[in-house]
Amino acid sequence: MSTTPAFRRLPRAVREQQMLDAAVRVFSRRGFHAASMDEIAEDAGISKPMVYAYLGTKEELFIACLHREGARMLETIAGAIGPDLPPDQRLWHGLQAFFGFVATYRDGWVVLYRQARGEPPFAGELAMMRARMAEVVAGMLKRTLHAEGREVRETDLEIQAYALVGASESLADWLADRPDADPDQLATRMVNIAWLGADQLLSGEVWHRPAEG
Amino acid sequence: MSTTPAFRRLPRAVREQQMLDAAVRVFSRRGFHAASMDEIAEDAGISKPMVYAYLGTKEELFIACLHREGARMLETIAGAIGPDLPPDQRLWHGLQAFFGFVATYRDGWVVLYRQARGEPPFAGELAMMRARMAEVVAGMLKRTLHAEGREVRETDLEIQAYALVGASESLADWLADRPDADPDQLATRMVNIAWLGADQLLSGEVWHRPAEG
Amino acid sequence: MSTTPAFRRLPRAVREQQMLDAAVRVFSRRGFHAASMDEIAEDAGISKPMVYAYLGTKEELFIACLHREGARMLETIAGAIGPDLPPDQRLWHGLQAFFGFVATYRDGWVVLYRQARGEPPFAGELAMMRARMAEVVAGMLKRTLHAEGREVRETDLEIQAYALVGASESLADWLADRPDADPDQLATRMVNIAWLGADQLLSGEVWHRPAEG
Amino acid sequence: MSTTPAFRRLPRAVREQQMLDAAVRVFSRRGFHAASMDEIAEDAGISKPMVYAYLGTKEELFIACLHREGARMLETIAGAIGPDLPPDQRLWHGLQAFFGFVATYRDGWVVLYRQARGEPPFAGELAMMRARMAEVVAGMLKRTLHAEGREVRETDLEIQAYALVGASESLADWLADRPDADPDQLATRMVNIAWLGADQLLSGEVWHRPAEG
DNA sequence: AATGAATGAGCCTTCATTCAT
DNA sequence: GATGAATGAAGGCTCATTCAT
Repeated sequence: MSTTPAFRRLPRAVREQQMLDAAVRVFSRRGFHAASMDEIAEDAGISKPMVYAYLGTKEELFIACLHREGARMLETIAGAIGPDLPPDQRLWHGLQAFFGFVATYRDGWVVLYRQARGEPPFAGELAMMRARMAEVVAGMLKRTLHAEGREVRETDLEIQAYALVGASESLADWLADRPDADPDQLATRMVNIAWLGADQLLSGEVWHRPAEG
Repeated sequence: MSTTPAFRRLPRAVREQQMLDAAVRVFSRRGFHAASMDEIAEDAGISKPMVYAYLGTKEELFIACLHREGARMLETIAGAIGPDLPPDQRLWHGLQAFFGFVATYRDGWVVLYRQARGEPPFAGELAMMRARMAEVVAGMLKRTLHAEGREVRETDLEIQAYALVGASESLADWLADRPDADPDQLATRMVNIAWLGADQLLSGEVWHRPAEG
Repeated sequence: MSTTPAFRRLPRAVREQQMLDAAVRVFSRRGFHAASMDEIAEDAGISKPMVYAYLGTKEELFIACLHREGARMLETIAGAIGPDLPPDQRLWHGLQAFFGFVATYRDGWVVLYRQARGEPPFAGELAMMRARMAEVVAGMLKRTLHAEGREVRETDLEIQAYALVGASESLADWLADRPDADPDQLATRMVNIAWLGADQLLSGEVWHRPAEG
Repeated sequence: MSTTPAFRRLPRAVREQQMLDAAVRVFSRRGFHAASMDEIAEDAGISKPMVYAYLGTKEELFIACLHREGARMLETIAGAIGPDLPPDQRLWHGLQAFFGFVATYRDGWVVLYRQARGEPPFAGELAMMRARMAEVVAGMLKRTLHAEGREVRETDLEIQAYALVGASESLADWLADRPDADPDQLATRMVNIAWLGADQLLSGEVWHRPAEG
């Protein structure tokens, strides 16, 4: 019977994680403004001043959450892809890891995606993260097209990239509200959508808007 | 019957619209919690008790915003599609109207999509709106597939629908931050993505996840 | 029986004075930091938010106190001296008014002199006020000496001025703790001290420090 | 018996002095309330519980500062005067030592004079110190006058004494903000002011207030 | 002897909301 | 119809102080 014998007086590193866990939970549930430091402290089983001592202001605390969850997500994906994976399997493993992250760390995803978006202090940084993601996707598309000798307008590439990112986020969000759904199924569908999008751009067989009037 | 004859003592309906305009502006800029009734009243050029008298509580005011902007969006789309449009043109005109709405009523879109999402009191209703939208899309897909005699798993249909909705939202959001972008270009790309997704489901030529191990 | 019939809902100007009265009282009693906005509001017979609405932050409130009491003091003195008083009577009437102010607005003096001094945010401005006062005094001394054709080191003038200002302040402070003392007696003594100081600088009959060793 | 052999594990007395040094520094800079025990401990290079263990409560710590600096000042002055100094030189040496103390232990002076004054818990004791000082001065004046066979009202004596004390304090405070000023110059001027004041009381050649009206 | 960990209490500030004029 | 005046309630943040190691 020697499981976690100590109750109080835990080392700083442990407490910080507990607090971040609680903060992510509460921010996910309430949103940034509606969350109170009192509730976070209580949820973490610790007094408020400790939260301030270790993680600082409410805003800093929220940023710390964003950083931890963001880093966790990126590491999850990067770890799944690894350095040696052949290019045609990278997308699948990346998406699989992404949806896996969302299923496992649901609150982290909600904080990153639903809550940080509308709050002016954080929305900017989040928008930049998304922009980088879209850039990566656009880069992938571009390389594929170049390899086939086709050119596409830069704007169309960017738009296509944002559409793919948005589709993935939407599915992730769908998953966040359905704990029993299968992340891998989402990844599979998403791979299909992505390949098709690339094929379409590749083949040039596109639909054009009708002439007005 | 002169034009805008008076400045004060406006009829109630006009005043209400002014207030809602101000509220949408402020909510879009600050988010629900960070927006203060003071700022909204000031932005509307009206005293605070008036806001309460006409539109009730802050929460009711926010809901009124959601209703007006949501209705405006739906009407814009419905009006563009109309009753007599041949099926294969409905998607294009619908998307065109959708992105047109976002470009014209940017703040309304931001309130609907970015702000209402994270706030527990409203998130539910918003989620339901999205769900209805996804259902409509899924219905369209299903009809197309049935017409060709193909069956697809219900879940896959739902997922595909959410992906399309998410892609559209992502592009709308992209548009909201780029006032000079062309809504019609987005609509065109989005039509392509949607048709192709349908084709893909139709042809059955799908990618399958590799066997694990 | 028509004395002050209204109890609540007073016009802004009245309430502001009530609040400033209360603030001066409390700041005088407790000092800037130890004074709580709660106590000030209660002492003013009003709720805390009103204080914030009318006078702003605690720091701004304190500054408002300094301004009102400082202005009151200067006006009292300027009013007593007036424009037409012959030069040899200005000192007496000025000092009389000064000590009169201290006796009448004891708390105002305490806030200005005892409390504002140690608090870094305000000490600077107060020091500048004193410096201006010392300059005025130094100017008076200089003119008197010049009229007699005598020269004195600038530093000695400044020092003498600060000594006179300090002496007056000390007497004012003495008076602040003795409600029954006679302000005019202080003014009389102070005039004597000041004239003597001038005479002394004038006559050149000064004491010199002994040679060291 | 090497010089400053160790860094930690210093004997208690030394540690206490370090803490008091830090406390005086911080109290001088911030004032009693604005100073935090954290800052004091950090400035002393020691952990907070040590401060509590050695010097007790914040209030007790402040009192310890007052005591040390007050004692230091008195000893400096008493040591400069010594037991055998002829009466007519006591004033000069006393003032010289006083201004020397202020120049050397500037922070101590600021704590004693600027900070302790407004804080109710300490103001009383400080007022008593000043009162004793004024008594001493008044005693000196009285003896001088008695030796010449003149009588002066007790209150006038007390007032004159407070004026002299205030003048000295004002010059000390002037010195505290001008690190390069010469303390001896201040002492010289102050002696002149004091002698003259005595002479004036002595000679009876005083100015009288004009009849009112 | 020395300190990291921990907290109760309090203060400044703001906000949604209402009342009396 | 319209508004200045007013407040209960709550939330962010800090601080003096102590305990367990």
